Amino acid sequence: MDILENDLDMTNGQEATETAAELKAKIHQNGDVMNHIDVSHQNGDDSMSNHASKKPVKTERDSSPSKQHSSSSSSKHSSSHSSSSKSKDPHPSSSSSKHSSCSSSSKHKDGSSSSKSHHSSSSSSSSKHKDGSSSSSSKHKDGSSSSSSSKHKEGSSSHSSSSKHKSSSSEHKSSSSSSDKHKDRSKDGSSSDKHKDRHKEGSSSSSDKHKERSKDGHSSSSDKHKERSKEGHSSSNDKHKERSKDGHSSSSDKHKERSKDGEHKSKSSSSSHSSSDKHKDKHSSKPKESSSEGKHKDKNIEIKKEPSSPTKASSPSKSPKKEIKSEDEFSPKKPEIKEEPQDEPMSEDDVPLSVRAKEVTPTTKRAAPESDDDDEPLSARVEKVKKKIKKEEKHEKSAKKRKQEDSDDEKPVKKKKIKKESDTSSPEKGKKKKKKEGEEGQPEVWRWWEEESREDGVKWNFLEHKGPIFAPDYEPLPDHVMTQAEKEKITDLKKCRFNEINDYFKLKSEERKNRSKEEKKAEKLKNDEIQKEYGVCIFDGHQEKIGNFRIEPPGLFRGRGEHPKQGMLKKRIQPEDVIINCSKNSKIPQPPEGHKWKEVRHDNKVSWLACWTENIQGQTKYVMLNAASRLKGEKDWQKYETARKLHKIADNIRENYRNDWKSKEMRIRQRAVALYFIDKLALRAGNEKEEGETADTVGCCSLRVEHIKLHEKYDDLEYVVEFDFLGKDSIRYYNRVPTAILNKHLHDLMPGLTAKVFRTYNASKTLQEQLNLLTEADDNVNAKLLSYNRANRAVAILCNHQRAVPKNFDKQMENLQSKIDAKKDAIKDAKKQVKAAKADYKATKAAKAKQILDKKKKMMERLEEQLVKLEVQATDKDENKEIALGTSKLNYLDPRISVAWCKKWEVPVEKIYNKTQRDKFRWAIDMADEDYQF
DNA sequence: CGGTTTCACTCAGGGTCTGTAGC
DNA sequence: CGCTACAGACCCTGAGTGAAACC
Repeated sequence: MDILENDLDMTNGQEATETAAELKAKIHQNGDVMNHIDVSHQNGDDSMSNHASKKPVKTERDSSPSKQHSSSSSSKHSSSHSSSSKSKDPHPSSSSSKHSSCSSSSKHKDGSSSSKSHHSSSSSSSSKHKDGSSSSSSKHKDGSSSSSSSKHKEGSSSHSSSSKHKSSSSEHKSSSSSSDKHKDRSKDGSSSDKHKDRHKEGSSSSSDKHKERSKDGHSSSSDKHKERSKEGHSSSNDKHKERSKDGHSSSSDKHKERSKDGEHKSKSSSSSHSSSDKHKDKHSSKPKESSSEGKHKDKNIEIKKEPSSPTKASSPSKSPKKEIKSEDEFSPKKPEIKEEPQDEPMSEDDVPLSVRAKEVTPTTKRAAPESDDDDEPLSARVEKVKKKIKKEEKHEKSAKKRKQEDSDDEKPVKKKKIKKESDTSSPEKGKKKKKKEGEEGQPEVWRWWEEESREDGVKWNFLEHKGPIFAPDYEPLPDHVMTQAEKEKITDLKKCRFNEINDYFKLKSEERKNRSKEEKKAEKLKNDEIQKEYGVCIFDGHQEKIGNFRIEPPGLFRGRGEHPKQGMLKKRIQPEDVIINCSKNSKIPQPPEGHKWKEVRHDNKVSWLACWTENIQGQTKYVMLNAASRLKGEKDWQKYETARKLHKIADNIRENYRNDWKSKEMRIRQRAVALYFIDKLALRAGNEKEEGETADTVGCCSLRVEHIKLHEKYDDLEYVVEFDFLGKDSIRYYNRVPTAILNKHLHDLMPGLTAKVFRTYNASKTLQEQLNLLTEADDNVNAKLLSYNRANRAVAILCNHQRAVPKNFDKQMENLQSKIDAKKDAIKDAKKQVKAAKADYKATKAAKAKQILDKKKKMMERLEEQLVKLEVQATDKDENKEIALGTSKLNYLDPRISVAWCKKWEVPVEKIYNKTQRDKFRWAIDMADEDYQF
């Protein structure tokens, strides 16, 4: 239903306004450039990245580079760079656009352009022009998206969205965008194509070749792409397009897209560029930073901060503190890093897994015990069994392990590694173990990181759970809202008006909101019961939370971006569709009455508890454990260890890929460029996707020509490569390098190394560097936290984690500003009082007067402190307008860096991680001391 | 053996819920 | 003390990655 509602709205929403025309106009101005291609590479690569720096980050870096492009890319270009670096940004934005769609576009563009706002238009736009043709504008996607997007928000919709963007003012933008979207929609079908088209156009020709790009040779697919691409391009447009994509995805729009683009852009725009710039810049910058830099340096990159900085500037006011600084070079980074003693542990990995192996088997048995009482809730049973099991386990394990190890073969299982490492790092731990317990009254903490790992591939020895919960039954609409008779008359949904349904659900939502306290409490109790019963499982003798124990309810599939399957009905999942996975000797979950499971299996080589296949894309959905579980924690730990290992060979890899840019074999050159992008711009690998089945997004290895523009000159910068693609992130150029090959190459360089490790590595490294640069010993906790957030922000920009501008962002900022103004007035007033008191004291020299004077002074100081705090808050909020810190914090930043920082500077960990995060990173909180360096 | 498909996860960000500060 | 607005926590599920399985 909800969905329906949304959809409906969307439609309505569609109104898009803006027009392509506007966009075009803008574009023109810019004029594209792009073409240029060739060229020079000379420059450094880094440049690309840099720009980015949208915000704060300072980037720098640089490098040289050059060549590569050429090679790779098609030739064409050559150089480039990216200003893009940011490209990322841009893209994202695009995406974001979705929602808002409209606005977005403009925004996007801006954004995209990025960076610099100004330009924004320009160049890109120009490119886009093509689009013009493309008209794309229509953007298809967008359109759709827009709509969708609209939906969501809609209501206000459009505006709202726009508003968001708004700021930017982009009003036009917004409008435009929206309009575009709409249009697109219309097109719709094509929409996606549209995007593409646009691209193409722009670049088109050349692009075509590229196209081939793709994987293979390119060619083939390319066409498709091409088409899409063609059109568009105009840069700005493109961006839009991208967004558009998003757009289409209406939903997506909402989510991501919006966030990204739209908002950003919008904001930026509105806020001005600055903000936008920031984003962009940031992005860009980061990448660079990370990337190569070190070496590179070559380039120069002007990039650096670039324009973006301004943005920051804005913020600055308040905050003052530091901006994100970048150091340039990566590599250089320094020695500090090197230290990492810890790393070593990893090495151990190599060590014989054997050790690890052991444990495995034994467990199973334990399970048995549990089985006992079925009726009791799992949690209860767990308690009983746990203790017992634990004891047994330990003994058994250790014993077994030893034995096994010896025998084992050893594969170098990662896990093992991890553990070992850990051990290394903290040998003593063992002892403490139990003591601690959970912070908040939780049962006890299972200090799994102090235990030995299991055998290779074995995920658990005993697993018992109650199975998933199914979606509540469908509640038909009441007769007065849509009647059966009406249903029979329907021949074309497009001719229907769903206002009544929409109103009905709004009403229902309102009713729900207005429930009495008692009702809410009762419902909460009920949910707690369910959580207790179905939300946990017994995992090797310990109670672990399940991440998603509710089967996804039926509804209309939205997808993100311009998803071709948008609007399809996601069917209700029945027990007959669900496969249960648990221990043979556990209490097998019972299917709802009258039903049976599709299958019950006992595979301890996988971590899922249940799975089913969804009907939209035929994908398997899994029920898995919560992020705080051992299973997830071990994997997380391992991930960061792999990233730290990369640090040890990063310089080598960078040197190698730079050398490879000169290879006679195109394949090698392409691979080198792809790697460079992954390293410097933190692009995702970009695996192949089935066309027509999903939204048209790309990553490093699936970039198409249309996604890149080369500028000999771009806003005072020479040889700029402008990446403009949809995709979650953005950027990049070439596509010919199949991921598999790239990963194989990486694997040869370091076991466990894949394209995504670079993202983790550069993200964590950036955090470490930024924290080292920004943190000042004399700062108070609030100031230190601002520094932390800025460091985190630098990473988010690098990874292109954008979000839609919060709905009430402007209002909230206004409120904050009025508080600041009020505080300033109060200070003014206080100053007067101090002055008067001073005069009084001077005249009377009375003790009382002195007392009053001191009191007034104190009051003034307090007010000034409060003012600073408010200003810092405003700065932080503003800088974070379109940036999502959560994703990087949760997935890319080695928690030990943050924990060590907290310990070193005496900042409570609670200020950095909430309870859920502390649970997830308990292993890191326990093992990292203040000296830990990534 | 190489390309393709499938499986199993990790990553993501919007939406909703919840607690709480401020009025 | 009750109400409202806000911010943060948590939920949900789509999207992307990469290794293993399959052909």
